[in-house]
Amino acid sequence: MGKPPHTSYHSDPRVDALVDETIGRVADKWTLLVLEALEEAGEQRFSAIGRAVPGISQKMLTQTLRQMEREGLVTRTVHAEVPPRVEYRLTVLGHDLAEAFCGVWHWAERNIETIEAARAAFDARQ
Amino acid sequence: MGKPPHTSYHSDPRVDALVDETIGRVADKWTLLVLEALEEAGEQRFSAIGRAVPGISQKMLTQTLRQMEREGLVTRTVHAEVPPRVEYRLTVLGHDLAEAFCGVWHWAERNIETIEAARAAFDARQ
DNA sequence: CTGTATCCGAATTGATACTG
DNA sequence: CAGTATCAATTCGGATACAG
Repeated sequence: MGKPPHTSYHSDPRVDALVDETIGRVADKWTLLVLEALEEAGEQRFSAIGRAVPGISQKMLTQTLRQMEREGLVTRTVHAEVPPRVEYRLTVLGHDLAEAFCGVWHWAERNIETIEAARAAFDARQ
Repeated sequence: MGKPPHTSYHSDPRVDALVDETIGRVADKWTLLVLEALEEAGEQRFSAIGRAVPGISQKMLTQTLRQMEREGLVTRTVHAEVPPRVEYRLTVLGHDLAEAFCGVWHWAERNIETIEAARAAFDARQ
């Protein structure tokens, strides 16, 4: 395992492992949703992102944003005001990732009914 | 939240929720790796997939394949032989998803060094 | 070979309370 | 406002044993 066949111009297993690891860190639910929120609305502050991602807890939002910052997907800007204002913005890297994920979104949107039907059929069979 | 701006031809929040939920189920680590293994090598039996995804336990492989079958991503064919042979194959839906994820793989491959650098810089700063 | 069932520790997550 | 700290609950995942 390691890469789609049409993807690989190299075949260093260590690079494959890194790629898999990176995807593992980046492809979790909350990261995807935050990425989407930022892609959609541009630079935004902490609470606005929280509102844009219903269901996320404050803890998960903080944790996800820190992780994204660490991966280089977002920048974090603290404005020295009272009350504090912290703004998050996608980096070019983050924006590129959002675009890459677009394909997955399209897939989900296009196939939502097929998937629901498959699920219903499977459940009926069991 | 709900969709990238360039994606949405509708804006039914219930559809958005469904899409997000679907992505949540489909974007987990093992599903991605199994998807990749099947995309790369075509129809394969249980144990071959296990070998193609190093690190996965039998339990997780079974569980992941069941879930993928439920979502309509793979078909499961049992051959009435002794010993039993069970083959898994991507559906069109599954294949399309694999293609959609290709973009993410490309992104990770292209940017692996940028990401590593970002991480190192972040860690040095803390 | 391809599973299912069970146990158990580890890791995630949510809720709540508190702080600069 | 934008977090941090903590605890409880759930979930995840590996190991093992067993079955068709």
